[in-house]
Amino acid sequence: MTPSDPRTAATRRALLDAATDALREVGYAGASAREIARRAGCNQALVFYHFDSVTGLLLAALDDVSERRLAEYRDTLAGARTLRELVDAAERVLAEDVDAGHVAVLTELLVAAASVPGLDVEVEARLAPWRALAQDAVARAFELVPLAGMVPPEEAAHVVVATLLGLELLAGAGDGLATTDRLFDRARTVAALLEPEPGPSAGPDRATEASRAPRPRTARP
Amino acid sequence: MTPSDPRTAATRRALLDAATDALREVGYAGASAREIARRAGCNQALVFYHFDSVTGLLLAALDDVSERRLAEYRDTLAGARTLRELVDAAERVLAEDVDAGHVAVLTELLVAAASVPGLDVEVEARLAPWRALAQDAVARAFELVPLAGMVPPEEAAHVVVATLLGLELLAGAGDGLATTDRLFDRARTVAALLEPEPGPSAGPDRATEASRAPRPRTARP
DNA sequence: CAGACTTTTGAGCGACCGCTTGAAATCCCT
DNA sequence: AGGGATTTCAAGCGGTCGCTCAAAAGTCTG
Repeated sequence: MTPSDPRTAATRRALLDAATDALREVGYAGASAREIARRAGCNQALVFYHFDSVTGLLLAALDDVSERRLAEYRDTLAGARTLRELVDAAERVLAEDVDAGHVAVLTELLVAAASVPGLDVEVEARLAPWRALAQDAVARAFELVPLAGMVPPEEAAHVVVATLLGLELLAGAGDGLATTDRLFDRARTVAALLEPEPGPSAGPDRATEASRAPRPRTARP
Repeated sequence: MTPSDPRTAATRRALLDAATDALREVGYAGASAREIARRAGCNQALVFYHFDSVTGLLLAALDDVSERRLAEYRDTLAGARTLRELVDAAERVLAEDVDAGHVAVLTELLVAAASVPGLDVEVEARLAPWRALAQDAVARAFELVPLAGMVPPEEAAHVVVATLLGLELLAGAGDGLATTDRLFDRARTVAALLEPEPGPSAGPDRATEASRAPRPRTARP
């Protein structure tokens, strides 16, 4: 065979897809070279021939997923001209990735990076563009909010929360306990967007409160 | 030796502590019987003699941690009479557990439960009392908030966010992507507590806005 | 001290791991 | 068709895994 043989590329692709599926379905610990090769329908030695190591294959799968999705995310977010468009577009693209298992690959590697020596720096480097994208999405949301006076506050919160969820997913794994302050800051931001221009001393106004931000009714005897 | 020999109990305790440490320091994948026994300073066969299996030891370690802490959490939360007390007590106890690595044990098992067949139901059963405790804490916070008119809104948010963080930690691992709606609901709750009685149509009041909930200034050309 | 009982130990079994190797299979080029 | 480069494969190496087992070592009862 030759490097330009389409069957060679097909093998690499089969291994990448099998690695993605394995990572999603049986986790990092279960994604062994033999298991991935079995799913790809080829010999396990090909993992090492094409990707040097199992870790190399898994990181290549992460690269593959990233490259296929980053551009679409960027276009989708940049193209939004209203908050409604941003909400819809972000949720649509995110839903695609959840269905395709891309997010599972990411989280699986994030979890593994926390305990596999040396893997953390590799994963960190590959997360940088995602972090930048998420920051851009937040900035874009903040840019659109003042222009969207006709959008209900719930919509504004929805997009911000959805963005924060992605940001949290990408940034938070492994050090959840250190994020109290960060989460607090974000909660205030969400609140600011829910109530963009509240009264200064804010006297009671129970007539409208219930329909806007109902207080939970958790019973406690 | 005999069952009442204090040295037998010491062995069990050493194994439990070693399992906790290993789970925290080298993760689930690294917490093998040989590794735990090495840390405990005994033979690896004792893991199986005393706990039947490695998984059994790890779950026993979780039980051990839970039983040692649940009572203290319950007393601490139930004893709080003001929001300030609830904030301080919750943070103090949580900080203890973080230092002791109890939270790491929990999250490590939660992560493992997502990919180790059969482990999920075992972990789930052991999480039930923690979930109930977290729900109680939320209910207690909501109960105290209306009584705490003199407490700054930041304090109210702080306790709620800290509680939500714990709730998220206990409930969220493994299905992060399914929590958009839940997170949204909670963000609205936090917002409601930050701004308990906002103005209805809320005309602009830029004099006070900046000092209360500053809008992020993320640059975007 | 002898025997019953529990705890601890070291050796070992089969299975799977990441990875290597040498040879076979396949394709391109002349 | 034949030579050379590349891709694929079966087999195997050293290692760790969970777990078992027979025997040693300890403690208690007679």
